[in-house]
Amino acid sequence: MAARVDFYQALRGLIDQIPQGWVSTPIDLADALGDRRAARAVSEALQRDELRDAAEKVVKSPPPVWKVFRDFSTDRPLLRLLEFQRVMSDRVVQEDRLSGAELIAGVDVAYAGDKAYAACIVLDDRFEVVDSASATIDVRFPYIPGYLAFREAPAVEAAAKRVSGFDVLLVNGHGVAHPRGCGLASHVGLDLEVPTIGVARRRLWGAVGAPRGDWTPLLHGDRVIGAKLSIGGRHPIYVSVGHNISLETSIGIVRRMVRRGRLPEPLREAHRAAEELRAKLGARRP
DNA sequence: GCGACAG
DNA sequence: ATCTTGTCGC
Repeated sequence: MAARVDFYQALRGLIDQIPQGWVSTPIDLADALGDRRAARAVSEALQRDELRDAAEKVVKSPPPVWKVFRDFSTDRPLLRLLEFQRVMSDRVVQEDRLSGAELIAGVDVAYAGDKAYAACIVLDDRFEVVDSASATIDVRFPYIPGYLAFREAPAVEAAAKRVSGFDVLLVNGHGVAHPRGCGLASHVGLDLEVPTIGVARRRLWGAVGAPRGDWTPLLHGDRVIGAKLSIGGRHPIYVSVGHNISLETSIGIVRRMVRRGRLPEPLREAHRAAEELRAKLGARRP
């Protein structure tokens, strides 16, 4: 069930189809990949050394007289990933299936070129670090809104698998508050079969509703898909169910774990550890 | 033309 | 996310 796409290789395969004397555009290439929203990622990918030569066949706004190639032969990989997320979302459990809430883990990733450095930190109910682990992974997929999991989940999962255990895993990103109901947090929860909570600093999906006491619902129609929380006067954060937990419990755990900053401690610790890892192992530029 | 789009 | 100096404010 591993859905994996080498974005740059797929892009190379499309550009190589452009006939001599013709060009294409980032938007047309993104459409051929399966999702127009990847247009920006396509443009950025053309700056890479491996696609430097192919870049000349791609033009943002071709003069009207130029021949623009659109008849690509493609299996639309991004559309496949999108459909994969829809299938996965049906398996997400938004009810409490926790063994406890004492050990709260947080995982985050730092990047240096195509290298992803992930760190997972486990804190106990006294905020003491009881375990930690890390992983370094090669990444061949750019950031595309809605497809973060296909870039970040491998690193996140590798690090999370290396700690001895936890009751709940906090993930930097959304859970079900996602266009297909399966953001990074849900994706990871399903893959590892562990309770996860999505915590993000910015909104991706859903409308901010009317405040309900100390929290504000994130709505998709009538459905509450997440919560916007402003804890202790801090800038708001967005919390949503990842997997095997309820939104109420998720909100309670996040509130309890927020101490010194905007994000809950496990995520702050993981963020710091990931950057430290990159500085130690990476320290080089792309 | 303007707005929207996790990390 | 990453690239980056100094600067404004609690």
